[in-house]
Amino acid sequence: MNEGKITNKNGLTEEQFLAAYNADKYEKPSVTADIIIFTVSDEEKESYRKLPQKVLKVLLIKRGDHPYMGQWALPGGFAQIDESLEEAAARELKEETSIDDLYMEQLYTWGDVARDPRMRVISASYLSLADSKTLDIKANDDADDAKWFTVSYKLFQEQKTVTEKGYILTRLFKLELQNEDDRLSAIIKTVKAVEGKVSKTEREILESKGIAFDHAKIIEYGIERLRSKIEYTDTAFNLMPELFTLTELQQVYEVILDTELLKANFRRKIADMVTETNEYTKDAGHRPSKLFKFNANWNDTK
Amino acid sequence: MNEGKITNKNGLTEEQFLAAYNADKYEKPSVTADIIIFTVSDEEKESYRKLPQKVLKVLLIKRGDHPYMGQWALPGGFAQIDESLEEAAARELKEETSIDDLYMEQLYTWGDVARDPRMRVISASYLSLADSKTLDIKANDDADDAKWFTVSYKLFQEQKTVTEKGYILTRLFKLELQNEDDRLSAIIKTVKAVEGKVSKTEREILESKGIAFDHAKIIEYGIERLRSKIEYTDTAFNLMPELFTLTELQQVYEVILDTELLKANFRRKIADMVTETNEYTKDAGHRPSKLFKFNANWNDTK
DNA sequence: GCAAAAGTGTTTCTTATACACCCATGG
DNA sequence: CCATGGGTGTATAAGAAACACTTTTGC
Repeated sequence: MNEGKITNKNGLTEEQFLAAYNADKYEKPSVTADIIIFTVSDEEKESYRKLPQKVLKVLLIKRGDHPYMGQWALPGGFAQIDESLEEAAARELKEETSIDDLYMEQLYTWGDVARDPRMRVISASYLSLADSKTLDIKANDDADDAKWFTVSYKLFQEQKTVTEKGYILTRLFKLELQNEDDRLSAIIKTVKAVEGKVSKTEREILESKGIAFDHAKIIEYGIERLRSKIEYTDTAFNLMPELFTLTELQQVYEVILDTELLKANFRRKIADMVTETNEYTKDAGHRPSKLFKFNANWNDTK
Repeated sequence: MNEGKITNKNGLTEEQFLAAYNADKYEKPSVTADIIIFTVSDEEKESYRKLPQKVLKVLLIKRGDHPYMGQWALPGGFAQIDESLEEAAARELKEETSIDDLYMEQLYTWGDVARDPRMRVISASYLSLADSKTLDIKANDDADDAKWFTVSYKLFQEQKTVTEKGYILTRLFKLELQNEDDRLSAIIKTVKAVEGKVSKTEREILESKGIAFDHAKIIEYGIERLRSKIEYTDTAFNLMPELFTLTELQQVYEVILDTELLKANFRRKIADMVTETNEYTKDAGHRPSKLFKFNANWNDTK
């Protein structure tokens, strides 16, 4: 019957094997896709002259049911059996922001056993970036309970212990998320243990006020990823509108990296990632500035 | 009864909610942890004078059952319900190499729908590195059907199409995996589509000879990760034994990056990542060279 | 002696960093 | 006129890249 076909030790061909396969031999975990979406938007102007300050914001959803009822969580949900993880993430994102075509990259997959009190849940997290102007247009007015929170993320303690074959570096970060009504916070500990050649970094939530599950850790990881990518890639432009001034671009870099940059040097650094247009800002209370757009071909020469 | 406790819209407290929770409302995917383990080892010497050539190797397992029976796959397996993804990966790795304490980092989670003909399988992949001397000692002699394959990975076609708002960059890579008995190969296409600010990269297997599932894609991704990390971190030392010569270290960089490096410049670049010892090689057929070890504190000054 | 590799020095070019200066606008 | 930001130049330091040369061993 099975002439000419490869059979396994039970004498089954691939078709026969697949037809008989029992996919439920083992207990399976649930899988979710969670999305961190960041944007940078303007605070109120202090005077007619000053430029508005930029702040980094993250979108969170208020939980309407147990567990962590009333607390805030990253948008996300269970991956359906017939959609890829990317599709699940994009679907959840669209449900919350009603935007289709956002930048999105896989961040990390969180696989600890006790992440969720309901059951074993593995969460694939995605990092997404949007510019605030596009978000304004497609305002998610249905806004079940989705809100943007201003992000503050600071290192406040660092400790290094030297061991025989390496060292242990412990850092404490304070994450604060804030909007008009709520103020959430968390303390995250990262431990980098170097022993010989092998180094391991672990993250732990020491305190989490108002942030559901282990999402404080995911947000922390997302900020770190954003910081490192902005330095050597063009991701920052996903946070910019079509047209922008170089100072606006610089402010975005500054708010993400949490440092001040020198104007002249910054402009040289990003020079070939942008193209100038013939348009200018107006009514700014000071000299108008030229508007630029992203130059997708900037790394051609490199 | 439920005084003082938060209840949801059905009047349930968290305890009651969790007790009643049905974790099997939706069909769940299976989750595996797969590991790419790389090592760099010596080829035969050509003459008593010449140094042995270094080659990059990856560990694969011959599949003993359907699907892809007889083909080669990355070591890995289903994540148990009571172990984290890291634990699952480490367990699988130990089963194959009998080494405990290897460098391991999460690589990427593959979530496409049709990755496995048996059922929906999501695979969290991990990248691991080992030095060949340690591997030699703890030889995995039980060797069910685990074998090391020499890796060759080359770009052989590149095509750029400029569009209105960006470009499409298509690249074809040839991956070849080889040992004494088998010669596997795959062609992988990566498409980077830049449109406005948003860029997307997709990977596709055009041809896969002898490599099971989508594992050719995972290996390709692992090589890319290894290449980029070796340039700006100290991961390379995970491929080195305790003591090594600077030329050996340079060979490891060269085989991974697939380029030749200038000796003097290379030595300046890695100078503060290594510490010299008082030991030397001998009987080399040429001038003996000083042995170095990894300096875990190299980034202190930065 | 000589092949092969070990090991170091010099020159040049490119980037990064810090700082100083002038320009244009709206109230 | 002046606060505020727009925009550019210059000088110095640090780093990357290319090349040249000397030293040491085993056979």
